[in-house]
Amino acid sequence: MARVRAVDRRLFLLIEIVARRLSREADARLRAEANVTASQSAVLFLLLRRGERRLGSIGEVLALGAPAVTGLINRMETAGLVIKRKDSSDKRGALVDLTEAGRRAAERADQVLRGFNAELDEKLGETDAAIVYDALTRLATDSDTDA
Amino acid sequence: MARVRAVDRRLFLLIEIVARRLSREADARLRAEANVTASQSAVLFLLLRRGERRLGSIGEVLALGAPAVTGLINRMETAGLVIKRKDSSDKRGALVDLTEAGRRAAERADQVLRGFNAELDEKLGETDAAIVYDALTRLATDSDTDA
DNA sequence: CGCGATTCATTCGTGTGTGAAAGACTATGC
DNA sequence: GCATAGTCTTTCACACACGAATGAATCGCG
Repeated sequence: MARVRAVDRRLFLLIEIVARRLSREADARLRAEANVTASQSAVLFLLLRRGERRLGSIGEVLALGAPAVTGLINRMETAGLVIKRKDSSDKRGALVDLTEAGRRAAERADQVLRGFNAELDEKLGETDAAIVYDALTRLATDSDTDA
Repeated sequence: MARVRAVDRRLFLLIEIVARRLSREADARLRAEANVTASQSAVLFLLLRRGERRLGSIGEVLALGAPAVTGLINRMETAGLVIKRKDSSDKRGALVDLTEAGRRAAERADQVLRGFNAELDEKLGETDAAIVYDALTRLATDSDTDA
């Protein structure tokens, strides 16, 4: 049950619903197998592949506002996943980097999400997955650069 | 700036980012032009087209857990958008329906989101929009019935 | 140099979501 | 008929997001 055709042919509402469902599932798996949340895992991946970054840079990549990043990083620091230090070249800013525990968590989380995304790709089929990925990327970037 | 290619070729993370961006934009427009939030608008549409419903039914359609629905409806009741009454045929449940103000808000919100979704469709193009809509619908329903 | 504008992060108040547990009611099986 | 199991909503504690306002540091222009 819980057919979704539901609300309307309105893309925005559908994306919200899908995002909630996927988030719930991914979050549950990540908590169980890597002991991190879905939001935290996004930060972990970013730091793992691109190294130490400022808070603002994290928010830019993940489309998060400044207060959201502050809170997220604080919780992650409490959990021992990252360390935050003052940027000595610009004392307004702070730099965030992985701890060793954070690095290990990032690698576990990577495995979990790799599996999850493989399942999604399979459900969509290769062609559709590519189109969806492209289309969403367009939606994410457009509203940005049109200013 | 704020290129999104960023995080990874991980569909799940991309959907999260897009959902956040779209939500932020839609929410701002809905607040400004219809004086409701994005979450509230989803409930308004559901009630407008399908009439009085139980809390659980709302949660099922919108993929929300029971506590989320309780909170959402309570805030909407405080705002005068809906009324809640005991279901006399099953006193565990409660029924929610639009007030007159709620109906008017739903219609204004409908205009706003109609425009917003038209913009999205345009950005995607007709073909891709249809594929994306289909693919997301599949993602939303699958994880449901596989139990 | 110095003062105003800008930028980066934080705090505040609020809305929205979660899972777990409790409470109220209904349904079922003996 | 009555205990037990199931269903529906609420409450609780928490995570996560937002906009607006604040504080701290830097930039940039005169």
